[in-house]
Amino acid sequence: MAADDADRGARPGRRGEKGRSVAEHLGEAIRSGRFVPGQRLVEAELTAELGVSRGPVREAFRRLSAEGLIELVPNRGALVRRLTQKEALDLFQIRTELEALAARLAARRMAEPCVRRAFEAAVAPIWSDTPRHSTSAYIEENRRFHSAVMAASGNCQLVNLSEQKQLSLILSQISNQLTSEAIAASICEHRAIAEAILAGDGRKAEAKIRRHMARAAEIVRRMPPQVFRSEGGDARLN
Amino acid sequence: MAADDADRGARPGRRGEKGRSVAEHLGEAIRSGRFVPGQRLVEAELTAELGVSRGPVREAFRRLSAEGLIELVPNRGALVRRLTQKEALDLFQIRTELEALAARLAARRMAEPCVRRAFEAAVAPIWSDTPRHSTSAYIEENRRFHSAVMAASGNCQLVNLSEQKQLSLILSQISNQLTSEAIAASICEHRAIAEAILAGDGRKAEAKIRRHMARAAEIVRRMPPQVFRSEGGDARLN
DNA sequence: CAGACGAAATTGTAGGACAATATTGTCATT
DNA sequence: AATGACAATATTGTCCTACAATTTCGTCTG
Repeated sequence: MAADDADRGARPGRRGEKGRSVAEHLGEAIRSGRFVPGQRLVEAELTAELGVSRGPVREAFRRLSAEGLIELVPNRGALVRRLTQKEALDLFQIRTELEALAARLAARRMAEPCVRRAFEAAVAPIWSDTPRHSTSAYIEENRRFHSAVMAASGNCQLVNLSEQKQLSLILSQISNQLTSEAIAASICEHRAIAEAILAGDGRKAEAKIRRHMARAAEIVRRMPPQVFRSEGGDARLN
Repeated sequence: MAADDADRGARPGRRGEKGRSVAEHLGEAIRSGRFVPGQRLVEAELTAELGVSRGPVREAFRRLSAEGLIELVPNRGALVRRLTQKEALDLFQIRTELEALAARLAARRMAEPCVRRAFEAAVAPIWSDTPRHSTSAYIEENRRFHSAVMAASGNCQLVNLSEQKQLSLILSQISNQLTSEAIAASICEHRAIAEAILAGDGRKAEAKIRRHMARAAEIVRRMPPQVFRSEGGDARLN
């Protein structure tokens, strides 16, 4: 194969990483919206586009399926996942508990200087007063903030789990609908949560993050139904 | 290949299921202890033993890796996962929150007759007075009980998640160490939880299941260190 | 005995092949 | 014209073979 074919999608990298790199490439394509929810991912197209063979593509599918970004249907292949409203709300419910746990644990660990320093550094961007223009920048900031809380909790499994379970998917699906007021409010809440954690007040941090999540869930609940996959319908395109 | 080779491990079944069936076969082998934690799973051996080619075996590896039953190391293949004590306790912490959420939600839904009937049917075995002889029978009963609570919660994502995240692995790793008193106590707790849920008392059900999980975690904490993978060591055999 | 070297084992990937299944388009019947 | 049966096509699931990269293991030399 020609060299420029190989480099187009999957970075050459070290051997043993092609499956991962293809997965990352596709994951970003999905999150960025280049592949719309419900769209079918055809193996042959991807092998041609990325310059890899079917093996790594299928491997990437499995990875993305584990992350919840795509859905694998036997004999029909991979579809970009599209959440129903109930699925999104159910995920929020789960997420709320995990975030509450993380905030509680994180607050308890602020006594340790190195943990504290790492947390302070990770959440530094939220104090910036410059208004967030693009929603995608906010999404990234939001992701980082929640990751920082998880990391500060000291529970490594929690970090794994939250990276795996697609809050990112929810957000990218609804991001178009976010108003700038909602974003500003969310940033305020982030600050309050961070303050409570830094103060070592686990109870307050947990309460604040629960309200933060509840507010976000409320936004999801109010969204027009066409944002979501219809409830009854199966995995078919629509 | 000979026909009896093909049928030995992976059921012939319908097409498009071989990866799944291999994964199930291996998963059961791991849970049952036929493959011990830390053991290396060699593709060539499995293709010979199961009568399938490397493709489905690798697919099965991906699946099991997503479930957390095995670990994939580049260029070294698949190892049966062996948890460190911290990993096990971290998972318990997460699990506790999810179970608490499930119990709370389940209790709230006991008003609906069909949910109630399904839950009653699913947990029926816990009322049996015949003593549980084998620990594996208890493990299965335990798994079913917790699945029933999750199912009754009405949060489908919770069901997915809990089936994916390997409490089963924790248990199979520590099952040898379980005393019959611990099992008896656990069964009692299950009954109390079920009663609280059936009574619609979410708060009580949550409190009881939290204590149940805390007690289980305490057992893990007291276990001798050689049950677990050593903390500092990497993924190598020991 | 330690470290360098080479052979064997094992994995990661490619590419081709084929049957099973799903999808689509065409045609005949009502 | 709508509807159903049927054929053609597209796509996936699986297998096979092959080969390079990497690790692992044994041997050899200093």
